Amino acid sequence: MNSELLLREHDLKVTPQRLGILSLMKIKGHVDVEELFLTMKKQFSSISLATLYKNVNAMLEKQLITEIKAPKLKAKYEIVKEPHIHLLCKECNEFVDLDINLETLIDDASKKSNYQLEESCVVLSGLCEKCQTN
Amino acid sequence: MNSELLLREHDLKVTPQRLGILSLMKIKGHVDVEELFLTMKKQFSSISLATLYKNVNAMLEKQLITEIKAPKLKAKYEIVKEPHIHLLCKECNEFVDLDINLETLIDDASKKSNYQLEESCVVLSGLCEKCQTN
DNA sequence: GCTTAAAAGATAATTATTATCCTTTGATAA
DNA sequence: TTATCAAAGGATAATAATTATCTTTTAAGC
Repeated sequence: MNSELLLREHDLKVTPQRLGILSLMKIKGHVDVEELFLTMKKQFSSISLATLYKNVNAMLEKQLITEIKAPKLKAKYEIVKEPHIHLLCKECNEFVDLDINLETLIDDASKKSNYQLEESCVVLSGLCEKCQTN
Repeated sequence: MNSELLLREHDLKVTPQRLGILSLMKIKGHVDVEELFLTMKKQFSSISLATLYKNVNAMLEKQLITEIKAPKLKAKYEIVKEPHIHLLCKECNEFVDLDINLETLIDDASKKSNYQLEESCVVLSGLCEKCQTN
């Protein structure tokens, strides 16, 4: 979806910096704040780290993006989509999405626990195909 | 299992501080470093934060404990056990284990991705039973 | 074009974590 | 059981990550 619309729908003002952040997330999938900062600097030479933190937090609050945390990994951010699995390679740190449907698992967990579940953070880690042979 | 044995089996020296850490994890399930520090201080009044960080890191390396990270939550640590689900209540911050077997999910993910998976960090969050009615 | 609240930028402050250095202690073997 | 020594503990400095504060700039509605 159009980033401008995405922002408006989440009650966030449209600014060039925010458009840049979303555009980067669309291209790279997951980004951490440092990546954001380094990449954004090329386009907005005077951008401040504070701006990035503030925007990430605002977007989190409005549930436009979601945060993924996992052992040995900086917090990463991605645009909200269906619950899915994140795969992390411990060797090369490749970090990718795997679109296995988690509905069944979540429903199951919800029934067994009586929790009303809204959000998932599922990270499986190990070795990617390449790193297994090396 | 006996904490002393647990430490030895993981090539870690047995110290009173380490026994204290494990004992706390056995009682509380998950702990973060701050909790560790505050609780341990009662027993070891001169314990240093550095000791806790160093021990947590040593135990992580030896795979005696595992780290759970999730949005809006400090890193928590627990003694290694079978892959399972963590439930987090966004309202009261209750954080509990749910023993749903994740083998099938992990096998599935492994097949689809060709990753050799070793570790899981699965956190589902929402509202616990109590907080739904309030 | 104005107006205004919100966002951006600069930077200080805070918090979390790691590094360093010296002292103490657990494990081993004489 | 005690002597040895590498490893662990404790104190604290250093670093990294994040948040807070304040001033300037800008997006959005009239």
